[in-house]
Amino acid sequence: MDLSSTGRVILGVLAVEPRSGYDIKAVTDKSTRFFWAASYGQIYPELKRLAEAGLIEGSDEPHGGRKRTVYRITRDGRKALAEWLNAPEQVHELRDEGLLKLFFAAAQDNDAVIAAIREKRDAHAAALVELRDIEPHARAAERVGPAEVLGYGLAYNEFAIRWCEDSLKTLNKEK
Amino acid sequence: MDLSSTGRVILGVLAVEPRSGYDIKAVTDKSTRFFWAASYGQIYPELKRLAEAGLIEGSDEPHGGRKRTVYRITRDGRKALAEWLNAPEQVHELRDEGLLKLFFAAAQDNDAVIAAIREKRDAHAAALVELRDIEPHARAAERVGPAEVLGYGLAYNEFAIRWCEDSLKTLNKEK
DNA sequence: GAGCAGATATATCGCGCTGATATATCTACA
DNA sequence: TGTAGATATATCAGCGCGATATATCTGCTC
Repeated sequence: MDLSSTGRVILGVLAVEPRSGYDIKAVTDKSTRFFWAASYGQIYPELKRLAEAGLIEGSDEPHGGRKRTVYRITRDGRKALAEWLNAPEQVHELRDEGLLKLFFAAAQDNDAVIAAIREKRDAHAAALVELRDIEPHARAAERVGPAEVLGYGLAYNEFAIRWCEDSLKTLNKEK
Repeated sequence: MDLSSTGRVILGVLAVEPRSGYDIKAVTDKSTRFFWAASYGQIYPELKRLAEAGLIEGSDEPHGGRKRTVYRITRDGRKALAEWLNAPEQVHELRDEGLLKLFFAAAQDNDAVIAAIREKRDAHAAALVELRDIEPHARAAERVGPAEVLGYGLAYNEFAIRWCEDSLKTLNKEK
């Protein structure tokens, strides 16, 4: 069974505890969003696909008069999740508009380069604030994964800010 | 005029010199690919859209008997490019499967966490080798942007490798 | 108890993007 | 002469994203 990227996120979330589609979206928005986002448009169709493949099971658990389908992972689902975790390949994709601007800014003028780096620095600083906001939340989870990943996020943004500031210093000297 | 992400890459490339669609793909595969990829499936339709909007102009320049359309940027195109470069927003998206694995691995067992970090380290090491391969190529371009961006790529992967190794040390101690 | 904001829950749509594949011609070299 | 590989364009299925639509429920205020 080939898992789509959203499928992997869903299985990973459901491996901890059963959830509804809405719930999955809420959880990922507060956690994996920073390195792997999921949207409703993909979550609901994927839940149906995973259920059809037997990797998860849905059960109707209405809350009052509001209908609600809660999904839980099956034994096959855990197997598929473990298979993915043990597979060696890794996608690493960076979509960094700041770098793109920096790359092309030079064709314009030097000021554009400096502006691009300043913007990039500010964007990382904003990300840092966001991550620090969710820090208590991640530390509360006893599992080691989320805390490690948050630590990486903090370190990464701090690195990027430092790089931007060093770059700006160098560019100012050259002037 | 709203530029799509591929549109921006195309305009940025054409701002340096006129190129064919195939050519644009070849250039981006050796440069922006690391932080903003483009594929044929998007390049060719986008070239037509940009030409229709008057931001670029295509001219038939067959090479022997093989037909070929070379595009060059127009004055309006340069304006649109400058507008984007001066706009403050920045998309910053990270799709890091290594982090995703790390995040979920903890639900399995500690060995899976260590395996995930090791894999991540190796992936960054491989990226580093690739970047060092294109280093002479980037330094040759006199423009400052590409060299800066390459420098960032090198520093970023070095940072990530260091982080992975520090993490592994900590996890081993806890054992 | 009326009214309303906001949370819960699911569904859907257009558009863009990816990766792969198809087609064709040209060049270089054995 | 053959063929591998570069040049060049086009196309397609499937997936992903962001936004929006619909509906119900909860909690709060006046």
